[in-house]
Amino acid sequence: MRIATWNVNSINARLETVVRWFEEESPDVACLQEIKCVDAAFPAAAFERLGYNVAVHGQKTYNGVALLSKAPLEDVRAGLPGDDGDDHARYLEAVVSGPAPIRVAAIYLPNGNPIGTDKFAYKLKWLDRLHNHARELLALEEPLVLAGDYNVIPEPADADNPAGWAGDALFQPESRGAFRALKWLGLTDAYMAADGAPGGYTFWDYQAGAWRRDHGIRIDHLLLSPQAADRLTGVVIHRDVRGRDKPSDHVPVVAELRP
DNA sequence: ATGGTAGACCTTCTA
Repeated sequence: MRIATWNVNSINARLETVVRWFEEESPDVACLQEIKCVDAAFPAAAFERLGYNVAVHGQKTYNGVALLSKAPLEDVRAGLPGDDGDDHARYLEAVVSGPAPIRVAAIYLPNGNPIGTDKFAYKLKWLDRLHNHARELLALEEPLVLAGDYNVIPEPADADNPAGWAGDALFQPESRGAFRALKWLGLTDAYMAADGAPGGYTFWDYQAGAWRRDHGIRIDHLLLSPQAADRLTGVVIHRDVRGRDKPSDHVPVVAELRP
């Protein structure tokens, strides 16, 4: 079973690009972020045609996440618990049904820039809420995949130019520490477990020729419970997608799990 | 060099 995560930066602006990739790769499950539309504006039919079941947690203009799965989705839950006043659409969780059911969440973690503002405080609060929720999910002792745009650069090796990110919310000690704490709960970073090679970037800014110069960062992650990590056979970052026409600034990351 | 690009949108915010 292959599970993908991809921040598409507007599903409607990107539909042709995204559908083409789905036709080529045909992942079993996909977590999409930054769909940038309300539920009703999500182009569900384009994916249903390809055999996918669709769950959407959308929002006007900003954020928005979706889950696509060839197998039916059960126990769909929208929104990260822990703050009833949070109206951003950044979390969608469901169980992919089948002989070996697997719980999957699509995550779009707050960017948090600039540091020293309420935006950065919101990011850290969100990380803390994710920590609490992940702890509860891990207690179920089930196969679990928390996949998405974490907006966290875990280590210096995950950036082309770490010094250039020193003042950025994605590389603050608090952000990195919260990401480590999440892993210490018992979650495995699929890319590091399967490969770990430096330079496995997943995002290149649109500006200043970042792609051309390979000024990338690794911020799109799949975190696996022990029951999912036991089944991990590999991770592929679809880097070439960044060089196509009308690209997202992020590329798909795909984890393969044994049936 | 205080820039650069992209998307949704009421002319600015978010990334």
